[in-house]
Amino acid sequence: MAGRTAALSDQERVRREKLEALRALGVEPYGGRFERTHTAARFHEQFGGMSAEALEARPIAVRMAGRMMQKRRQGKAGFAHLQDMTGRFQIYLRQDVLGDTAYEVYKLADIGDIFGVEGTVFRTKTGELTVLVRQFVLLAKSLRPLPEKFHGLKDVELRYRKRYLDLIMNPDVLRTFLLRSKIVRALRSILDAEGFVEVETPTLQPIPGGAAARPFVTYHNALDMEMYLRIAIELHLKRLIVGGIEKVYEIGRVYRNEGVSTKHNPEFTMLELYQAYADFTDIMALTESLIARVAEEAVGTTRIVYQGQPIDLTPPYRRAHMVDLIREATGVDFFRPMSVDEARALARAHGVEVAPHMTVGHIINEFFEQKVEASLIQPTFVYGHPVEISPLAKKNAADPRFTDRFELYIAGREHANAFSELNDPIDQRERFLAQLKERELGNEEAHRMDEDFLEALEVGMPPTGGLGIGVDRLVMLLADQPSIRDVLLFPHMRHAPKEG
RNA sequence: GAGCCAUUAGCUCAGAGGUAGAGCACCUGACUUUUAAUCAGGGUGUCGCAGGUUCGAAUCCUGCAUGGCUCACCA
Repeated sequence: MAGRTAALSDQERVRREKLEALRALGVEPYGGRFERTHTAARFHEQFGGMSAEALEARPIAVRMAGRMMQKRRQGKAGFAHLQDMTGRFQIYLRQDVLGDTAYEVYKLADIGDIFGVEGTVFRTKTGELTVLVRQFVLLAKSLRPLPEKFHGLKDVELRYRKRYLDLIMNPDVLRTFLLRSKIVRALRSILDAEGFVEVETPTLQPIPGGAAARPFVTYHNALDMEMYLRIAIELHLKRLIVGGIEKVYEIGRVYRNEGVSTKHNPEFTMLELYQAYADFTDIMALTESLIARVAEEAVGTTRIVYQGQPIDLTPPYRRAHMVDLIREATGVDFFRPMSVDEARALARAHGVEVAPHMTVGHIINEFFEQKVEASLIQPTFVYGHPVEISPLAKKNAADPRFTDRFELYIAGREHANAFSELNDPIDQRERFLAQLKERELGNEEAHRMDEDFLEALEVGMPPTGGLGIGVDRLVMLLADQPSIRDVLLFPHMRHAPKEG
């Protein structure tokens, strides 16, 4: 890190000199616990309605703490603003009230230092609620200058790499992460209230499964085996359904070894839940209710605006078959039985790109992704995914080319994926075998054979509805953030910065 | 992985072949109700890195690094 090897900047040198000056005054620059009576928010709530006269007539003592963000000294007195997690408050310091030593500490104070104060509440001439400080305690000396007070920290790279500076300087950023916390809390409390059991399952797995994605590979020394970071939670939760935990969920990190973008981070947070004796229509109802209730709880409304676009999250959501949507958009009717060659010809004619391993079902999905997906702004349940791209979903009873599966699209992005879980172990084995063929044809993301999971299914899994929700995307939507990096405290960056 | 753009003081940014700039921050001094405090003075720098062109490069060229955006893959 810079400070250690590189020469100190001028400002860093000055701050270290002040550190010594403080010690010479007998002041310890790194203090201990400091009991507070008020946060900034509570301070403004409680005293905001009181007049200068009322405050003067009956002085109220407070103890508060925070990081110094502004300092305005004028000779033998001065002001400063301290910032805590809830906001800022002003303090007023006078040499004749504080005494010479404490006032000297104020004179040596830098933007970024953390102080505890004790004093009484008053209003200044300009009306600002302020603490007249009687006791001024240095709790932590800051040895590096903070970003500029007016423009703040704008450099996107620095904001992500040094998120603590971003949080100090940009109140909106803190708000976004507090909202994220609220959203996750709301998801938990709603599911808990619905009788779902929260569990934790392995993230290190011998066979990665439950999704189509390339895994991260790692190595277990003692067991002398390769292991994978999980790409989904699915297969373990279904084992728990087999085990009799009839309503089960997990909110956890999954890892996919793929590109980084404004919409993708190599590790992201999924909510997966499974409900025995339900099917995908039950899950649809649960999904829209869950999203609406989370929106109500986190942002207070289901009528939100995302990146300038009004979006109404009030249930019920539109339901549309994938094939109908493709027909609306392109005129192509995939309900009509057709050969792979026919489907490929249609793809060529409509400029839809296809890969060598693709069969009719894959091509239908490509049509959907390339021609329909981006236009689904209002919440839409797209159901009836082709069986080839849904190796873990039950086939539709009336038309086995498709599955009882849906994805929820909002703002042109997939927000949820759900289906009636395939509980026929014979069919599941055939699906895995078909996936293995795809793998041989070059689809690296095809599902692997998982004998242990098949064994669980053979014991018998009740009919089950399952759901996965991308929590980061839900936060992006509700927090109106355009990039996944703005809802991850420490998003992945290409490389660590060089030494020095 | 590809294309486009960016990288100059602690931070936010100007400068487009000829002595390295501004605001904030910082340093010195003044100031006991200020609030982007004010006033007087002070520039603190490996112009991302490495080569090249040139009498001379922050500026032009090449490569590299990092980041952003778009695309590809995915959720």
